Amino acid sequence: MEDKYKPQELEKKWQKIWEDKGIFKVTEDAGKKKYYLLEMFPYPSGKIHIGHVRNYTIGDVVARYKRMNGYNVLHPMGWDSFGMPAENAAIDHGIHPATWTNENISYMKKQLKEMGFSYDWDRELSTCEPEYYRWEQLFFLWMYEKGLAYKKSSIVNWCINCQTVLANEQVEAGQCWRCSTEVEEKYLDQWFFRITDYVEELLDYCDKLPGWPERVITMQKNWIGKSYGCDILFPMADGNGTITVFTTRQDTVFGATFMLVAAELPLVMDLVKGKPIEHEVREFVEKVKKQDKLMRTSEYYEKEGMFLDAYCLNPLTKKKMPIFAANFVVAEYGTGCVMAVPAHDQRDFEFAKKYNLPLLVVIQPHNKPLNVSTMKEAYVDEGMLVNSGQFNGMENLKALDAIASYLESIGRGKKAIQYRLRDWGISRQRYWGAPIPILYCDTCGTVPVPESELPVILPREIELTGAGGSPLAKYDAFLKTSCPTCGNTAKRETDTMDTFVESSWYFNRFCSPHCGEKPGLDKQKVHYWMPVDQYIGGIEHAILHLLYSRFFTKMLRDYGVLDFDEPFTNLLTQGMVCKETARCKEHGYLFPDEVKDGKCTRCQSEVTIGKSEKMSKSLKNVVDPDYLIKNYGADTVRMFCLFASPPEKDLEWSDQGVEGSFRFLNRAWRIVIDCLEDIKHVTPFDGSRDIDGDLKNLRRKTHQTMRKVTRDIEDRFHFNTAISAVMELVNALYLMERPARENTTALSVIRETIETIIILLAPIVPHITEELWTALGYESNLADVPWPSYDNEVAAEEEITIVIQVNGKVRSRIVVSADEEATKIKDLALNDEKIMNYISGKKVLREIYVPKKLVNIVVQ
RNA sequence: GCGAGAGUGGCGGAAUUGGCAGACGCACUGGACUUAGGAUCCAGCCCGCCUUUGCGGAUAGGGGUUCAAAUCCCCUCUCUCGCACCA
Repeated sequence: MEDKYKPQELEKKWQKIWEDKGIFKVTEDAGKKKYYLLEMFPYPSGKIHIGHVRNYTIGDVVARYKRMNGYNVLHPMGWDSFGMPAENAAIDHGIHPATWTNENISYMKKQLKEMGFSYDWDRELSTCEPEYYRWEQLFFLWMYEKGLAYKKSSIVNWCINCQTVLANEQVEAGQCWRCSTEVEEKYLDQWFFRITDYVEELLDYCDKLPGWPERVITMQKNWIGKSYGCDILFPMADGNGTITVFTTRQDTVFGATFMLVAAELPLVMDLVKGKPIEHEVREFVEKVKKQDKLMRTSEYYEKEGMFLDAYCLNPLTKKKMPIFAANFVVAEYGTGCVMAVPAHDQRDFEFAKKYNLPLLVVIQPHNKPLNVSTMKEAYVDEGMLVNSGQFNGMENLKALDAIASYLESIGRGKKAIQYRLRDWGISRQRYWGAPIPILYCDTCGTVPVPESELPVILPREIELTGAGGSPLAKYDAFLKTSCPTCGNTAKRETDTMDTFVESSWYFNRFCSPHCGEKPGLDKQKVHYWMPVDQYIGGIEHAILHLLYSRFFTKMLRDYGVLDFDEPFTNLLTQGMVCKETARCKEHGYLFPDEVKDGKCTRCQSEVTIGKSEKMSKSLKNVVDPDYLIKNYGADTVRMFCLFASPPEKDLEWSDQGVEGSFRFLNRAWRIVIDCLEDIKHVTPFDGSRDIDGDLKNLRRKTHQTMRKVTRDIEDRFHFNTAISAVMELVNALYLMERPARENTTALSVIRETIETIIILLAPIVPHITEELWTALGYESNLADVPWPSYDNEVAAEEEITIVIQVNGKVRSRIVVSADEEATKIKDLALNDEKIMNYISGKKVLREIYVPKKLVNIVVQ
């Protein structure tokens, strides 16, 4: 047994033992309770970053904790390996995406192994492999057959110079990130998944996920955005057709004085066709399309519009309403047309003022009557209807239903429900993604690839330039094929699928990762393991990934593949890892190792330390896990990640904090080594003999620590307070006087404390604890040692401190026996020397006693 | 902008249900040990006043509810995440 703690040596040793013994491999075991713990799998971007380390450490602690509690734990890891960065690396450095990706995977796998995570590596999967995506292509075919996958025209960011589609993150200030050309919008025919078919169930089940954080549920509900309202038909003034709008404010329909149409809607150009203003309107539309969508719908953005030389009629007032194209109307929501009620909607108000359009008040507030000529802003609150025909005098909220019914009765509208959620666009005009299994035949049209021909394999031999549209479209060996129906020549679909598709079902695949039978998921195995008992990942995935996964689960359930409704029973969303930034005048942001003694190592100029921000490559405020493992060992890194803050909050990185964690492990190591000779031959105290004084106190503290750590992990994953509690116990042990060698009772109490410290720390720092465990003479894997159960009686305090307040201010404290009666405590409080000074000569109005906590005496 | 969160000493954080604000750690200060200390052990450590006992203030800022508020309510400010082609 080494006297000095040498993490690098012992961590390697234990990692090898775990791997050789295969102790983290699992199979279905009907006799054991299962626990499926899953962390969001990473995109193999090159190296593991601290955010991953934090995420996977949290998961590993829970996995190991559950295992020690007797569960059959599934804890897999894999790679979300399709995606844009691989394609960018290929364009920038000439490396094939597959090569780049696989090299990253092998490096990151090595890093994860060095962290000592308890993964069953036999279940590793990589989504860019045909064995994985072939099943996704099968699901696509099923969905196509049922109309859940369909094609429609939609807008993409288009760089005219690169002749390629740009992701939102490739657009910087309205320009292409590669060539700085102004980005345009372009319509393309694209594939969609009909997630809106499941919108009601997705919404309903939000309330059936008690294990999810409330804020994630709220965000999902808001994203779905169900609103109750009314579709209203506005006939064109010239009698040619109608414009339909969706509104939740049909109570204001009498106040609608003009009509707004989203500028990019085809209706706009239809209305002005052949009119003198056609050219001008076209220019306006092109301009709006170039405006940033987020910006132009914001409250403060200049509202712009253009009269289309057309009118429709208000269905209730019969008044003529001029029709405008506008930049602030969202084309994708509702019908893309909005009835403008300038008196009661701020955006419409601003628009009306700018273009001199009439206002009509239809809701009067109860306190102050509105006057159109003096209104400075729209009145958006409640009130009584006026200027609204037979509805005058009604409260506006009560009129909602009445007006909807009336519109329905005269055939001018009907009650409607609108969702904000749109169908999921999955087409990507990129190479590094799963091919969509569709063919286009001149005679037969759109033809699905027959199941027997799956997978449609992504070809390797391809040149990537970043320009000229989809690389697959230029590669004839892939593109040209024959139609399975008629045998004529056909072209393959060259769009690939959004990478969110892979991550929407990978958790099922982990249950039977090598299953080669249709549909790639072994029903019995999936039934045993799914749903995921605890899912852990970054808060940044609160909406899209989680919503898509929920949708995919329900969809696969309806095809009979799955037998549950929701994939993730419990969800933990962890916060970001942040660190202060450093920059110098000459070189901009600096990596931590480019700063020495407050100076830039390259130019010796003064370094400015900025505020703490999310770690990112661009800000260079990153720390290298390799460096940390090499210098401190994985256990220290794990410990710091857990100790620095609770998982759901952002973590502030601190190099000194890492030192502190390292020091604690050394301290724990030393106390065990120091006691080792003495306690080697005693058994842990079992309570069969009487103890008192310091020994009794130590044992109480030991059991209190078991209770605290168990609750902190079990109830709320607060590892930081769990670690604090163990630190306190270690401190208490240091302060104990070392008993004589023959005092076996005392030594056995100390042994109980030391074993407790080791076991409680085992899920957190698995290597050092395994080493110490064997030093105590044990042989079995610490990973399978049962979690300790505490004795509440031993943990119970004998005496408690009662705080005495006068008028809410603490004035004294008394120590009483834990079971002292309330009346006696109140009596002691009133007769306390210090308290009497405060209350003498005053009238005692009330006495409040909070059991076992405090007495508050209210005096006048 | 919209939606969702967060804000506590010099720093990270604790206070689980409205009940002693500051556990634990870092940094700092002092002491012990030592050839040495950037090791270790022990102690001090929110701010102000009184050299003690003590008194007052303090949980982003302002207001409110309550015997009692870091915690609940309202307003303001700052920061973080998401906003549909980053994953």
